[in-house]
Amino acid sequence: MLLVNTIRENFEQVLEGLQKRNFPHAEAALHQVLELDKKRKETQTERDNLQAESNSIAKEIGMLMKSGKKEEAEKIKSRTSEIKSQVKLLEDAYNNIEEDLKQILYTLPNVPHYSVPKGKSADDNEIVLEHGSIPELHADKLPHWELIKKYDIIDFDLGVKIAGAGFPVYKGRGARLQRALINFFLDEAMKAGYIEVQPPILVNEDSGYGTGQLPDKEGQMYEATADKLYLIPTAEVPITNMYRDVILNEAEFPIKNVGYTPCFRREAGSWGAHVRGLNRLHQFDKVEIVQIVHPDRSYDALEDMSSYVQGLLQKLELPYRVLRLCGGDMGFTSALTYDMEVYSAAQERWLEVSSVSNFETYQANRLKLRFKGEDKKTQLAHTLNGSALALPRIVASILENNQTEDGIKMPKVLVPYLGFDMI
RNA sequence: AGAGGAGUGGCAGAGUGGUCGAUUGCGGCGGUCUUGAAAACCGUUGUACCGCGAGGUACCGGGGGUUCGAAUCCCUCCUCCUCUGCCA
Repeated sequence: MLLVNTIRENFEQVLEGLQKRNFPHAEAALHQVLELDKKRKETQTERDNLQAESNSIAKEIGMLMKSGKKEEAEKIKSRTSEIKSQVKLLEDAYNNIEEDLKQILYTLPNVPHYSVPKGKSADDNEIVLEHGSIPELHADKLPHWELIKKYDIIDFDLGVKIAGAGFPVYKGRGARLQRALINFFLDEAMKAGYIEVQPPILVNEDSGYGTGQLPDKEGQMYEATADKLYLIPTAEVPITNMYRDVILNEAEFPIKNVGYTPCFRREAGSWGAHVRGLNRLHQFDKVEIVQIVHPDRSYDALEDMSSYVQGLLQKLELPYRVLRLCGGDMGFTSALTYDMEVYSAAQERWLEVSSVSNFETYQANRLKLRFKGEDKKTQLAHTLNGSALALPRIVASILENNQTEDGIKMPKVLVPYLGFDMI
C-alpha cells in the first residue's frame, strides 16, 4: 500500500498518478488519508502522555510498597482509575482511526511510473516493440483446440469429468511438452542467476494481504475454508511472502528467485468467446521469477527481467510483442508493467504469456520487507516479478504456429528435454 | 489426532508480579595496544510510532484478560519438541 508520508510530501504527484488510473474520487480519498493520519498522531500523543503518567504512578506505588508504606500506596491507587479509563478510551479511539486509515489505504492502487501512458483499457497500451515474423499457414490451419484432439495430447472432457471445465488433462506427448517447458524455463532461470524455490501452493491470509490479493480479490482465489487457506493464483504470492517481515542486508541484493508452481484462478464470470481451449484455465502451470532489489536499481531490474523473458520467447522461436500497459489496464499493485504477447497464428490473435512488473515499495510496505543500508538506516525494498513463463498459451502458440502437414514441429531448444522433435 | 513440555533481542541462554527493553556469553561494529594480525582490554550493538529536541509510548510467539503495575498470573490461537496413534 501507499505510504502516508509519500501522500503528504508528493500530494500532486500521487493524485495525478491515481487519476491516470482513472481512480474515482482520488482527491477526496487522499485528503481523508492525511486527515486521519493527523488525527492518529494527535490521539497517539494524548494517549502516550496519559500512559506515561499512569506508568509513573505505578512506579511510585511500587516504591512505596517496597518501603512498607502500604497506606500511602493505597491512597495513590485511587488516582489511577480515572486515568485508566481515559487511556482505555483513547486506546480504542486510536485503534479505530488506524483501522479506518488502513481500510482507505487498502483501496488505493499504486502510483504509476511517469512513463505509464494514460488510457482506459487494453486498447490504449503502448506497443514497445515487436519481434519475429508471423508464420504463414495453409488455409486449413487448425486452432490449438482442434490440434490437441487431432494428436490426442490434451483432453478437456476428461478434465471436466474429474474436476470441471478449465482443468485439462495433459496426455502423452502433451504431458511431456509441459514437463519439458517447465524444466527448460527453470534451467534458463538458474543460468541467469535465479535461485530455485519450491513453495507451498496453499497460503494463509497474511500472505494474501502481503502481496495484495486480499482484501480485494478474494473471489479470484480458491479457498480451503476449513483451514482458512487459499490456493495460489501465482507463485508470486508464496515466493514474495518468504520475505515478509524481513530486514535484509543491502549486501544481499539483488535477491533473485524462480519457482515453478501450478496456479489456480476462479476467473468467475469471465468465460466467453475468447477463452476457448488453453486461452484461459482454472489450473495452469507457470514459472515465476521474483526479484527484491535496492530502490535505486528496480527499474534496471525491470528491464533485465523484460529482456530475460524476451530471450525465452526468442529461444522458443515465437513471434512476440512487448506492451507497456496503460494506467487503466495495469494491475492494482504495480507501478510499471510490461506484458509480453505471443502471436497465435491459427487464432490470429496476440496472447499474453508474461507480465513483468515493478511494484516499487507498494508490496514491500504491506510485507514490511526492508533492508539496512550502508548508513544503517532501514528502508523499504522494491519488489518485482514476472512470468517466465506461463505455459498454456505458450503451448497454444507452439502448436498453432508450428503445425505442418506431417505434424507439429517442436522448437529446437526443447528437443533435448522432449526426446522427440515432432508431435 | 491424543498426552506432556516449550516458545525471550543476530544466536545461545537468565529472568516466575514492581525501578526489566530485559543479567550474561557468543557474534557484529568502533577504539586502545601492535609494523600488521591475533589475544587482551574499553565502549557500542533490536524494531515501530509520536516529538524540532530533551524525551515519551508500544513490543519477551499472536490475540484477549486480571492488576495501581505483567516477560512473569489466567484464557485462547499458532508454532516447535517428546511419547502414543495414523499415513504418502
